[in-house]
Amino acid sequence: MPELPEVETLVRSLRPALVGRTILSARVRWARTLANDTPAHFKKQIGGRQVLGLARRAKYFDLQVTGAHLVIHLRMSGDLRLVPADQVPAVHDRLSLDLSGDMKLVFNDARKFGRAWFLPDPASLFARLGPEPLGEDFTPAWLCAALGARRRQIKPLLLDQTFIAGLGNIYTDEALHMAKIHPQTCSQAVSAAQCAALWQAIRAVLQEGIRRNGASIDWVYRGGEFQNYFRVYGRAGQACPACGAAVERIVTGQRGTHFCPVCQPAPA
DNA sequence: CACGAGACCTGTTCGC
DNA sequence: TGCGAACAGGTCTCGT
Repeated sequence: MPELPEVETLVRSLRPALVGRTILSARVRWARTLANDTPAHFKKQIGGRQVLGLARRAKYFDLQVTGAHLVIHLRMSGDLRLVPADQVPAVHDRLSLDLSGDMKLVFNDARKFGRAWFLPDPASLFARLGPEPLGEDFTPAWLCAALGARRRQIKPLLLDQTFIAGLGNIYTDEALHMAKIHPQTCSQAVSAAQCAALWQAIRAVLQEGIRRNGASIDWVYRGGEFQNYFRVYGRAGQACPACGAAVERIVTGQRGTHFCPVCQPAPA
């Protein structure tokens, strides 16, 4: 469940419950979850530190502790849960932090793609990321200029985190539909009017996702309900909510891509 | 620079 | 019913 709105939703729910607690100890059940450290060294380093804050950058969680940061990326199947200290570990728990107040923060991740970095400063990890789509740096003018400077299919470009940071497969398909742009359109061929519409659409779908507490699909359910409002994502063969035509599914940049062939006509 | 293939992983769903 | 293929919210690296 990890695109910007889902991470943002989790950050908002976890932050007030985590800030102020002390990390008593850590447990590592899948060593490769630690991207830049060994379990032994990590456990030694994180113990005793206090949680000062929890923020989001793109799809990353930035847990600020005294003197360091624990940065976590959920990738495809990761989840963060705050549970009672005595709760029995779940099948796919990879990492857990015992906290003061008889709670523990658990990183659960069926596919083992998720990663955690223990760093003095996360700036280097975030250095290559593009602008936050809900931030001030992301403007219609910037988007138009940036699209014109590249010659890539628009969908893979929007998924490129060094271009814009935070969009994933769901919100990209939804935004392109809302902006009426075919996913395989060359970025340089996107008109000024389409640029403006795309900027608007990206902000709108992300804000709607956050308002609905993210999307919950497959077996990883966590309370969000944006999945009930998808216009095209995962709706191949069903009616486009705008025109009624059947939504199509193609593969672009090795990702399943959903679009309406009438609202989003293929470029000439 | 742009793009495709392959890796990394496990679980669910689809098609015969 | 069973079984293999296809597919899944992400990102990295390599070859062309």
